[in-house]
Amino acid sequence: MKTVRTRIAPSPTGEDIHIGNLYTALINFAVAKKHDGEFIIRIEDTDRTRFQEGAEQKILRSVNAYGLRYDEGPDIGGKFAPYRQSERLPLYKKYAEELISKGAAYYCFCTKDRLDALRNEQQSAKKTPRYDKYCLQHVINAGERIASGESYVIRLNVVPGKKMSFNDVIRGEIIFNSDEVDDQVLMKSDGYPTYHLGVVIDDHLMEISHVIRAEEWISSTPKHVLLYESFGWELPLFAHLPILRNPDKSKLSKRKNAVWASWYLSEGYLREAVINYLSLMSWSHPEGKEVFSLDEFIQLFSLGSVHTTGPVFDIQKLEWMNGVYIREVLTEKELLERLSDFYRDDQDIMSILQDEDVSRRSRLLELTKTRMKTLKDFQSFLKSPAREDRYENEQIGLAKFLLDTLAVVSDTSWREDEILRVLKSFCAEKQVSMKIAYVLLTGNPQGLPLPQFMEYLGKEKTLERLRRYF
RNA sequence: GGCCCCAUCGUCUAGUGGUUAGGACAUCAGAUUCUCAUUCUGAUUACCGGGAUUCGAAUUCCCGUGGGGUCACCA
Repeated sequence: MKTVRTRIAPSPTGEDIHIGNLYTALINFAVAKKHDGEFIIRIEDTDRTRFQEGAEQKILRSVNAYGLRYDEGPDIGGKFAPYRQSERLPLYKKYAEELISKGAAYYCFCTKDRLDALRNEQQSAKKTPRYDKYCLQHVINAGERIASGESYVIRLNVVPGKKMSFNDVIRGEIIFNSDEVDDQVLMKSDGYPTYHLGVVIDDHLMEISHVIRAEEWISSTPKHVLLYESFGWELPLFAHLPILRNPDKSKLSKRKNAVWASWYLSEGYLREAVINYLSLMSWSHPEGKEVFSLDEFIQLFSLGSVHTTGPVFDIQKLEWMNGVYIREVLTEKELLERLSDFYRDDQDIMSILQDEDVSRRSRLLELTKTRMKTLKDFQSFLKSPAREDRYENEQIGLAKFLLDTLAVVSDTSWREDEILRVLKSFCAEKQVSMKIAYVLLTGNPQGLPLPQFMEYLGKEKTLERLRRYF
């Protein structure tokens, strides 16, 4: 049986890999790994105008950070290197010329002005803009014109009136008519291929068995099928995944959502939680489980069980899932590792995480982990409240009283049960609710359970917090 | 607009001719409790519409409607 080889083909035109592409990457990864196959990254950097310096590195870093290890790629090489399209230019030229010699493509010298005029004309006539094959019918001296330095492109020669179809693993047969396919530019005047040419040649050369990509590519698949046929190449399996949506159902976009994969990590989401959440987009566990590992997903997943409706990316549910991972899935050791990694540049937090009193640190983790949605929340429980310019007299009075009451507690009896007793008597005496004590000590009516937290802080630091009122 | 894809709670979904239409997130209420969380219990909320097939349709078919995608020398 043929080796299963899947790939993602991101373009370095943004800040990072888009979360929708990370989803596509996850599915490609899962399909490859399920069949002991290979998962590949190929960088499609053929658009020089939108090229972003450094984007490729960020994309690769993110894919790695999410644990989707690729077997071949631009940074690690592989048997079909190079994996960057800009380094494969002679290949595309050669194949484009092959198409021309077969009559499946032709040179086009039309200017942008003529193309624009043509398009405007067609649009005002309410027709779909399409190239009119002018150069196919009128150019007879292409060789001379090219030799004289004239700018040209190579276009796909679509024979009209042909009924065709391809089979989509997820959606079944998709039928189309060649009349609907434009004579797409294959080679641009700058010598770079367009996506359509590059993707077909590279997928074939790199022996990609499954082309798994987002739904937005369905309408250009006919062009690709035509190319495979012209070359006489065997078609890969096509699978078009649903597009992740904004809450308003439009295609997930950076205007309406956080779309860069690394953003979630930097906000304190765990890679497992994001991957787990993503795997629930358009797929469901046969037993209805919501929380499961990537390995389990790989085992259970199949392309045939992917849904066809575009799911809304719901960050609220992702948050919940991240909380589940923090409090239930990760071991204490793992949680500590993640926190240490997340706060590696924060001296204060790091010293807390590196507490030599292991049981003390352990208790803190226990207290915080049911209250964290993201790793970023951790610090919020530990911050000392800032001193405010104006405290109300009543507040100062209460703080003074609480300070005096607590000061009486001896160092040895500074334990949560004793502290709780003191706090309760404070509340009873001053006729205030416990929330007041929380505000006095943490600046927040919500937070870690006070007696435990005060024990953790120690008497001195606790009293210090109260002294800021004076 | 042409072409293509899609349609179960607000959201993610289970469901493949006969179910009180199930679960999860969110929301609300209650229990636990030193606040807040966690945990537990409960509640609210859905088959887009119309035809057809059938003894019987969320489920099959058709037509609407709605949403989405795509129509570049961008991917």
